[in-house]
Amino acid sequence: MNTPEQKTVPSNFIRQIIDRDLATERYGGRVHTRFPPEPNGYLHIGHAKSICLNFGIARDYPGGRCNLRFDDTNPHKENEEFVRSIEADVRWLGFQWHDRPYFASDYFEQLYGFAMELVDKGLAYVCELSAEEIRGYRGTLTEPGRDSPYRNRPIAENRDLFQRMRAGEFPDGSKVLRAKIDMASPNINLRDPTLYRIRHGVIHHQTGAEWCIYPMYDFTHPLSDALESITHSICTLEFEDHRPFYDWVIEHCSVPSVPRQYEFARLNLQYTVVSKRKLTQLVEEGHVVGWDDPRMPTLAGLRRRGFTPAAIREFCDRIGVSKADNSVEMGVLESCIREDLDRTAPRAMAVLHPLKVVIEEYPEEQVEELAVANHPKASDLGSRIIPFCRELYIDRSDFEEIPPKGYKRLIPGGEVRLRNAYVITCQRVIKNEQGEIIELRCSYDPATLGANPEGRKVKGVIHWVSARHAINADVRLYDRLFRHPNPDGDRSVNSFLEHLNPDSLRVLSHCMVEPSLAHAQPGDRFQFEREGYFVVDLKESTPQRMVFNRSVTLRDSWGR
RNA sequence: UGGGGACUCGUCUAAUGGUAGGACAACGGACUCUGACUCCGUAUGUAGAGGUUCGAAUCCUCUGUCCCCAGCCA
Repeated sequence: MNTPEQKTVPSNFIRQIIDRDLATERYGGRVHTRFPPEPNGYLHIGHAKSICLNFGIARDYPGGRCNLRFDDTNPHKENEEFVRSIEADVRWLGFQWHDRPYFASDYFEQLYGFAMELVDKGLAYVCELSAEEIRGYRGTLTEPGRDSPYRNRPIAENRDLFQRMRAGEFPDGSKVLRAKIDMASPNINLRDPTLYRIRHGVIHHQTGAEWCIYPMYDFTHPLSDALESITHSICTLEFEDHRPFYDWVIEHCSVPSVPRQYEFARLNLQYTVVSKRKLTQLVEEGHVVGWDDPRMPTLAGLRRRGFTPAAIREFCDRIGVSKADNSVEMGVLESCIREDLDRTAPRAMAVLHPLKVVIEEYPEEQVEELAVANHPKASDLGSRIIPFCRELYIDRSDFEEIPPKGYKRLIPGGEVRLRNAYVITCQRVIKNEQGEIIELRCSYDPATLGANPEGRKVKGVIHWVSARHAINADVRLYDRLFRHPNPDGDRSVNSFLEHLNPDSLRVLSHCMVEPSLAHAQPGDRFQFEREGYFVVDLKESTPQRMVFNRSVTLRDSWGR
């Protein structure tokens, strides 16, 4: 087994900023990040990039910390199931958060206090414009907005109204609290952004029915960061425009620390979508069978697909972190899981499209028990017994009556090595009335078990199972979920759903796997030799009916 | 046509005024009882035009292209 030498995590522009801050003692040597998911869906591979960045920094810097903080300010879309799945996925990925899970909702009382502070400073006001009116007053990208008629209310009146908003005196949508900044700002986020809205009758998963007003993200986030003494608040590029408001909040509220926001480019992965909204749509409309469908780029889906946490971490290291829009090829992810599983997965033989082979002169009653290594390089993975007898199955694609040029497998009258067993020669092809090949009659060379035949080279090696001993199992072959490299970026089409790949799942139910697999447990990973890496399905495999999911094919330089 | 960002091999990403490097992909070869793994080798890039400099991916000017922003979502 090749020992993985100490890998250094590649640096990036954010780590360089931290290095500088450390050198200048900006935060007294502290490095404290946070990962702030909204619990309104499952984590996906894009979140993994953020997790590896934030938790990775905490892991690599002396005294570094990273909080897991749920950004739970919109109870309408959030729930406890999502909270639990997010915690489980972060742990599964191999990271530990500092202290305990945090919730923005823990700070609702303090947030209310900060809002009142802004009111008292004349920097926030209660606005009674409707949502549509606010939009109208906001202006456009190229025209300045106009002041709300409620903008210059006396402070005492704002105080009173905001208190009564909290007390539940006003219906949803009737009033909001807004920051008083600049309706003519070229940055739309500074045109008196909303701080609080009224939401009656929703049960918040953490705070229950305690509140009927909820703070907005832009107000909540900088304050939560400050309250947790976060030093580097790392988010994605679309929040770059919000940073002036982030800094405004920090400047005008009496916060205990001064965090800074930095932005990096979110991950785009080809042939899939990495947007919670679209993933939610795939689940809710039934285009996949749940958040953990093995075709989904969610961590739960990748886990069921057989991906390892190490492979996903390696992927995040390889793609790096920058501010440039990117579109990462699937090949990078595939390479990571192949590299990990090649090293760690025991080998087994499984025939996906069985074709019967009878070794004619092999004794009818004889069964040989062949001892076979579980891994060609990692001897610590041990060995197993494989039964060999007169009737076998090989894969249909490993026999061709009219072989293409360069074909190395079995052909009429030709020889091939049965992996870990004998060299056989195809003597006869048996067909049914439709002319389909249903069986091969072969001879074998008894001198070729563990030895090469004399005087000739057998180039082809194919896998097989004993027809008498093999287990019938389901195998699920997964392919890319979309046929277009950038399904949600194609404007020539009405919906990204039009690019869905109808062949993203193929279920094979006649597969024959070697008997040693009978005791494999859900989540166990194998390389089915010459086919790919497979995992026993976590949810639907039973001892009576085993289900294997293909994680990824083997690299194939021949192209079947 | 407001504001904020970004442009380096096919893709991702380094180089922070001093030899444009790595990874994935591709291609060629070696090895092989997995057409895998491994090993060796090859090709491919600084968006464009000017300028500063002994020297520019890097600094300056202009141009172009792409992304984001007008939620009481995050």
